[in-house]
Amino acid sequence: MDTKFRSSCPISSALDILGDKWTLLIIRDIMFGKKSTFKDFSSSGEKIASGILANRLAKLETLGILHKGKLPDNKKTVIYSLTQKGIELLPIIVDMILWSDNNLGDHVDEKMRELAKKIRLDKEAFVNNYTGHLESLMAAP
Amino acid sequence: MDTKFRSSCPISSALDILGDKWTLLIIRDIMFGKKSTFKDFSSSGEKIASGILANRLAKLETLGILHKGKLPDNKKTVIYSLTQKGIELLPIIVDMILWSDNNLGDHVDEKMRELAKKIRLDKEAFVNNYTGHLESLMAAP
DNA sequence: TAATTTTACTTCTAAAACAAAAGTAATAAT
DNA sequence: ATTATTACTTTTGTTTTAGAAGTAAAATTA
Repeated sequence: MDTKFRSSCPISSALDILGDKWTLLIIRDIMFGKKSTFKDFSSSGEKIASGILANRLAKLETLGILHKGKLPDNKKTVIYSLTQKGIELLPIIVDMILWSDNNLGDHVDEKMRELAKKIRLDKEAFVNNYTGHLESLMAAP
Repeated sequence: MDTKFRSSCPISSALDILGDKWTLLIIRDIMFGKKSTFKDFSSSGEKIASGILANRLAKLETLGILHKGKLPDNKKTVIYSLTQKGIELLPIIVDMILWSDNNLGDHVDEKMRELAKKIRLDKEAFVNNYTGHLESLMAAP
């Protein structure tokens, strides 16, 4: 279950963790979709298979990108939230939104194109503000 | 061979193209490694298999991210270069470098950590300058 | 309180993707 | 003319993924 690094290149190492079709979608769902449970992630538009979802959640927790918690009054529902390490993935995701908006334009959802437009006004400010927002949602230590 | 999109989400769509362990390494090699031929990419540290390399190069060309060209005096060697669409992947790669430097620190190559430090001084300026550099290397239309 | 539903998974099997090695055809160098 | 190089393709075995079905504990409903 642990991640092996192919080299000491930071890009290669990031891809050893993030380089598949699902990992960053889970992060997206937490960041932008207000999702936090297994069921939430299962019901996303791209239809991730439950086995893959379980595998990715476990990996992300092991890596310290997600935190696995519970609510005080519920013993069943598992709440996944972003750690600082996870929140710091925001710039990568933002840049993917911008790249797709620029280069796959006509096929991208209109609401998301609006977001891209807003981000472009001041990317640094958006990332800083939204990072603050995500930090305010972090699980208490 | 053509890429199918799972949804109209820009993040999901970016991952439909970039979401594997190899695609962005080819882009990295062109951007930062002065590589341009099949042999160049084959000899990268992460040891990509030739079949996968051929598959990814074809996909990236089909998508208009890479341009496949030749040198005037050589009929054999194929030169791959970035298109504008490819150059625009730079911010994503830069953010991966920064994320890995911050979060996988001790395991990342020291030279690359120096680069990360430099980028952090002024990320926007670095991206703008380096984009200009990459554009100056583009294949003539 | 008993029955039903929900949640977070696990297991199973078939299909697809990947890795490693070997092979090929055209071109270039010797 | 021979050998080496380049850019692949092909083959075979392994790993990963997709989709469906199943399970145990907890929560809700009747």
